[in-house]
Amino acid sequence: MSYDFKKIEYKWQKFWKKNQTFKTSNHSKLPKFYILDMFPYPSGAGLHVGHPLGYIATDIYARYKRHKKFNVLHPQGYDSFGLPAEQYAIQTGQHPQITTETNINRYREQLDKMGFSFDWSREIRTSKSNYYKWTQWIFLKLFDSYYDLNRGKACSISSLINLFDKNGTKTLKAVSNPEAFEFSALEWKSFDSEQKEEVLLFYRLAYLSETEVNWCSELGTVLANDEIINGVSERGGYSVEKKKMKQWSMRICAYAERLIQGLDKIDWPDSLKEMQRNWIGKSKGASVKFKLIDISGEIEVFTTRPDTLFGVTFMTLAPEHELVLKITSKTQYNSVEAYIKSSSKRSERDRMSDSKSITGVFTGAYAIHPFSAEKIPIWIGDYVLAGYGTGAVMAVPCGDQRDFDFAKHFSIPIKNIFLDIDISKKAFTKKSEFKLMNSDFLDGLDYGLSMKKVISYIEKIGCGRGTVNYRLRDAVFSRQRYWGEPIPIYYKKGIPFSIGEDNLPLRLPDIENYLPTSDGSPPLGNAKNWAWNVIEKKVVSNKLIDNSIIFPLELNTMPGWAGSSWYFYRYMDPDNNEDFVGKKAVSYWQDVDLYIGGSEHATGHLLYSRFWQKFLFDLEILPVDEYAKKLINQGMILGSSAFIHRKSGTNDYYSKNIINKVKSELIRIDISMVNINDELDCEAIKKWQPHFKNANFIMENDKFIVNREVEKMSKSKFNVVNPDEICDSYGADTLRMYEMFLGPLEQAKPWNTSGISGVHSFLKKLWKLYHPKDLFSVSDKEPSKNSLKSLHQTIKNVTEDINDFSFNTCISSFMICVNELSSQKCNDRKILEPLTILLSPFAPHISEELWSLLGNNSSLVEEDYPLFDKSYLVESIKNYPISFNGKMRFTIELDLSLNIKEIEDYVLNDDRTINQLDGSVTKKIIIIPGKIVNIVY
RNA sequence: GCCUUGGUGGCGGAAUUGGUAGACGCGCUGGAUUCAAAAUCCAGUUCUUUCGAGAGUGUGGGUUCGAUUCCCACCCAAGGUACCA
Repeated sequence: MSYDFKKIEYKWQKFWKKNQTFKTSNHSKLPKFYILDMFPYPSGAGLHVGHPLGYIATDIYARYKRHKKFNVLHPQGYDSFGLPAEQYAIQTGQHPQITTETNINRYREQLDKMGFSFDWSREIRTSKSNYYKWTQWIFLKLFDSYYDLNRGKACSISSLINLFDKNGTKTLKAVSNPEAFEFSALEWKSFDSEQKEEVLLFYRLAYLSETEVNWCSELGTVLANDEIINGVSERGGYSVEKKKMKQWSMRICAYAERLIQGLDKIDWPDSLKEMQRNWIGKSKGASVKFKLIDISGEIEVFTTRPDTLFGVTFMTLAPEHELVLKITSKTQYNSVEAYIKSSSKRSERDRMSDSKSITGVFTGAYAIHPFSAEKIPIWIGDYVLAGYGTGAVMAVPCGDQRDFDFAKHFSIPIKNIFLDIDISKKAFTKKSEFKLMNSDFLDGLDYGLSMKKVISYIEKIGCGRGTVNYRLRDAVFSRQRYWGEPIPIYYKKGIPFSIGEDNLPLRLPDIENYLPTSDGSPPLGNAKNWAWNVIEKKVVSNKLIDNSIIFPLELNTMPGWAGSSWYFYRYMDPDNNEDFVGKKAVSYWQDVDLYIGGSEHATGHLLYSRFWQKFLFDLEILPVDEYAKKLINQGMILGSSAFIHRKSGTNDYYSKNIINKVKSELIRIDISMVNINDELDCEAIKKWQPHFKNANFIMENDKFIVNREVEKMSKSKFNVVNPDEICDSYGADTLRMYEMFLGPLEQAKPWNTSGISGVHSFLKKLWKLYHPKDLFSVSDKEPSKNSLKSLHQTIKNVTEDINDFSFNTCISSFMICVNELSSQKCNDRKILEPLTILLSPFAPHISEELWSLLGNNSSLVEEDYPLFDKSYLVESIKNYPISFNGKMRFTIELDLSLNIKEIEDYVLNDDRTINQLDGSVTKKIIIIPGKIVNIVY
């Protein structure tokens, strides 16, 4: 009998399905353990080899935890709203619903082949109305809430209205838009209902406001920075401009401080926490107002270095700053206008990454220094970003490198305020090791003292105050797309109103054209039935709008991150139609114990979901304010993309090594047309895309060699590798073990299959242990000491490594163990039984098969996990062969019964290091010739 | 540019967290088996070498009896950079 993985895997997958082995109950005497994967977006390219990496890791851990007697929740679903399905629909007319469903079926087929222990009865899809009903419900909760700073949490809008009725804004401390103004209770009552709604919109956690977007008029749509390449749209190459649009936003900034604080109580990777902290970007400083000369008004700046205020020699505004055109002098008007136009064409990312070219224009206007009353010229420059702080900076060239470079470039004076520090070559940017000079009342002070003194002075003369600023911006929530959750809002006289929680879900209407409408409205503008009848509380035809009972509905949809910000709670109770998650279910499962997913979500999904969690916690809908106790970032499996050189302006393509002097650009091509030696199949590519049909390929040595680049695996990069082939030719167990063997879970690694045969032959060797002479046969004799040592060493290593998620080293341990047992010709039941259990989380199919061959009727899944016995591992110092190799030191294992004195006595005459092994604590004595240097416990 | 991570043989990676660098696997070389091949098994495999030894963990410094590990500077690659998911 040889190892027939196809038969075995089919058999056990069927068995698990039939017996619903992995169906999880919401009631159990066992302790709960919730293991979550980041659910996939079902792309048309199918599941690629990167997806299973995380799923295999969670599956190993889930199976391990079941052996350890936990009630394990291990669900899976699909993040099924998104842009690619919509773009496919635009190209082909195919409804995204259909392509999404096809893709999901394909994903499911691929996932099923790998033997995952998911509880599929809990599957969710974000694009199903019984799911997005609750996404919309959360949106309405956000719409109906504001952030009360007195209470430090979100509260309902009705309590805000009560407050306004009683006191106006007098006692109110709440997070609001900058336009919010103060009023008394009397004034509030005098407002008409529209004015009241406008005021409330300044406070709602989901609110409408003017936001700057990348607008492409040819495509009639807003583009992500990602979709803009060299200032033009990726699709079509049309020009893109910045434009202000009314958009929904989420007031995530209200939670900035709590999002930072919350990081301290969760076990997430430090690097990821650091990324989130930096993204939120808390900085303490002061906001300072500079009055303008000759014009009424003032410019407010935020600075982290108010101590350097006396070093200000100019100010710089972002080109988008609202005051720019108002303050610009006549003589400068044309050049300022031209500068604004040119910078509106540069993407924000361009502007940030380009620190070398210094550009800017003088506005002709001046401000007054609030302390010295000096005349401060006002410039604009695109190194200042409109979205950060106030969009204006006070420039201190002696203390900030970018200000310094700007001043040098435009010959603006630089004033030194640092005593005995040379600033002729570069700015002095440290916050220590200096004393101030030329700074009036701050002269002679250091950073700490001057900061305190200057902030209290600023507040005393009323030109500003000490503030905390966050880099985090409120999250724009509107998308001009079709394939997303409709926003459950209708408009009466331009004011947004909730359609009411009871009327959810607001179903996505069918449309025929997925492009924006001819007048530039989002695709939902194409829907014939898309208006709201407030009496009947239902969607009706938008032809009927009569402004008394029938009103237009919101045309924007929600972004991709909406549905993924709360999905982990839905798994607890997926079919509940009364509640987003039932009280009983949530009080049993509470939160996620282990969450595995990529770090590319660090400042997206993983931040937004924490924000929603805290909001739902504030409303007492959820019991905890952090949803995942532990998170591991699985490293991405990178793809190896292929590129070919095209001679500029022609349809001629050159092989990699003969391009050198020709001006060319690199064109991305599909890796399926390239073989393992980087040779291109020129016939295949001619059929691949129409513009290659008449292409000329200039070869080298009769071959066409492509360029390779390692990058993220993605359909749009044509570098996706599917796991199917490997499953077919080696089996799921081999694939599972190979993906784990590839390297540490957390590390990014390029995909290659060269090592897979080693893992496969490990499984064959394992099979052979149970099948000496090709027939199943195990011995019931007492195992040898050596076999026991191999087994217990393996139990120890594997258990420790599973708990550290070092699955790659687990597999090395298995390989060593099986090699040792084979060479000892060991097939003792007492060795093989525990080994089978040990291996089962990694290679579940073969383990189940061997388990049943060993004569067990019950499924292996429930079996107790073996414990190791250290008495098989530890050897007495007396028996240990001492072979001093002439070098400085070596290691020996010690019997626990020896005390430190005995060890010292024993080793004092030798040069060596001693490890004392007692299972968990290592005592180490480090010795150099003749004396003990260090004893570590 | 900024934030985060990583860089060890021909390749993927290991190193008990400061103590014999290269575990384990791939590849390669030689051998056994075979008419032959596949499969399997055994041995070898960091580089240089005048066979004594010497060099060696991206580069250059530093701390230490001792550095892949800690510190400083730099180079390279990947992820993110706010509308891809």
